[in-house]
Amino acid sequence: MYKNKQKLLIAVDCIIFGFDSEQIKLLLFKRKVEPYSGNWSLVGAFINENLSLNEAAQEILFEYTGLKDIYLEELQTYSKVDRDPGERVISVAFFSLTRINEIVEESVEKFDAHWFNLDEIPELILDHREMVDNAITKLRQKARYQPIGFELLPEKFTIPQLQLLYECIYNKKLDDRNFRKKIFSYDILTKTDLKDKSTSKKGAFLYKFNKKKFDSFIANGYNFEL
Amino acid sequence: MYKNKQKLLIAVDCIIFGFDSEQIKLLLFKRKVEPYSGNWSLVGAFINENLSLNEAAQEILFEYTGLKDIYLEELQTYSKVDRDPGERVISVAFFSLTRINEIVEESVEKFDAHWFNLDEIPELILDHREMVDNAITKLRQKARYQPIGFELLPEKFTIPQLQLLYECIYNKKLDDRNFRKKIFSYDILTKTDLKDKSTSKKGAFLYKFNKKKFDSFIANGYNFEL
DNA sequence: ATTGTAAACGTATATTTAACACTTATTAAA
DNA sequence: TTTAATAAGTGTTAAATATACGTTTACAAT
Repeated sequence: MYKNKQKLLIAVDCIIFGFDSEQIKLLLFKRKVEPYSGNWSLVGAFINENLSLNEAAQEILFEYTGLKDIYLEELQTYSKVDRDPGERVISVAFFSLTRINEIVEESVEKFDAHWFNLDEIPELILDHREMVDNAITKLRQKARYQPIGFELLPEKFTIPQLQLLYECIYNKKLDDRNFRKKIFSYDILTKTDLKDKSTSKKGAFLYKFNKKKFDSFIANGYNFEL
Repeated sequence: MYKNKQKLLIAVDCIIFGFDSEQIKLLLFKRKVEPYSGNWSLVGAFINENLSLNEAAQEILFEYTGLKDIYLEELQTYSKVDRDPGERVISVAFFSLTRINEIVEESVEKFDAHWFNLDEIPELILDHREMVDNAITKLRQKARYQPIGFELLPEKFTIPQLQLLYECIYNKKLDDRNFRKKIFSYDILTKTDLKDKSTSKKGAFLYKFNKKKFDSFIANGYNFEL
């Protein structure tokens, strides 16, 4: 059909964020193939004829973390002509939010992966550092108007946990009284009668996030600033 | 280098917005090549080895509008396997904001182009309608926290013009007194002593947008809601 | 001089955000 | 079994911001 048109190599790279109840983390992998074998890198793969970019990204994530149906969002394309010294490759970066505790350990270990704090990211191959920086910026921006925080927390979580997560995202302390007021005003949480006593004697009630209310919240045109 | 990897066709498509002092408009082109010759479409082109996607998009825009250094932003990729019945093509959509009056008429006429109101968009080829819808959504969202409005206005503009533009973007009436208060509070406009008398006997003062103040406004972490 | 019209301006009220201090439930140690 | 320690949980007030609304002003056309 489009005969004399040039074809190019196209790849996807995945930025994988997690939250371990203390810090936001980035999952990086020690590369095992040339070029750059032994260096830290995002995970990625070339695209073939059979998959959309999204499907390809989901597949990569499954391969490396054992997780399916991960929150995944396109970040942007990276297409500088000489970004890969080997050969020209256009890469589409995706960023994903995961619950660290759900990640299948064997998958991660098999690939020599490691969770890094955002302020301790090692040197990365190619333009992967730029991708990561852009993803962090986007994560912070996005958090202001979409409640993506939930993708990073376990199914049941406490208010102090949720607050801590947002403190990590915004990188500043929040007032706990105002935080509670605000989050409850959105009316998207369901209280359980369970308590998490891992961090205090009193224990903190566990909440679940109410999918139905949440969806209508989204549908209306939310503004999630905290 | 990456020998046995498959290569694919990759294209860019451009969504071109403008504002004619009354409505936000979308520039569409009557396609002159097969497949779909004679149908309305976005402008686009296949990517070759020599240009980044951004450069390619700028080149396309120059070819079709005569404009250089247009405001241009990546929207997202479209990569469904069967999105183009001819052959598999991955397309990256960009959206651009232009000042209609600066567009070189001959360029536009040569290509059988037409500015459409957003509520009168004709049937488009492939998934171009989806691209356009996504672009409109993004435009509206973006306007809430970045003063992109300026890209759509001539260098000198009046407050009522600016207000009208935002009324078009948000698709609702704004209070003129509050609008003025808000926009002046950002302190990013410079008043000229010229008046535009095209819409009233009294005439409205023309303003320019103050690049320096604007940049620091952006740098700090603005919130441009109007 | 009068009239019509869009531009420009100000104020009062409601809502939202920001700042701040005490009480409660529980466990572990005395 | 009392006491001490600690994070969880709650309410109030002041400041800032957003909303709603009426009047005056400059100019051209009559």
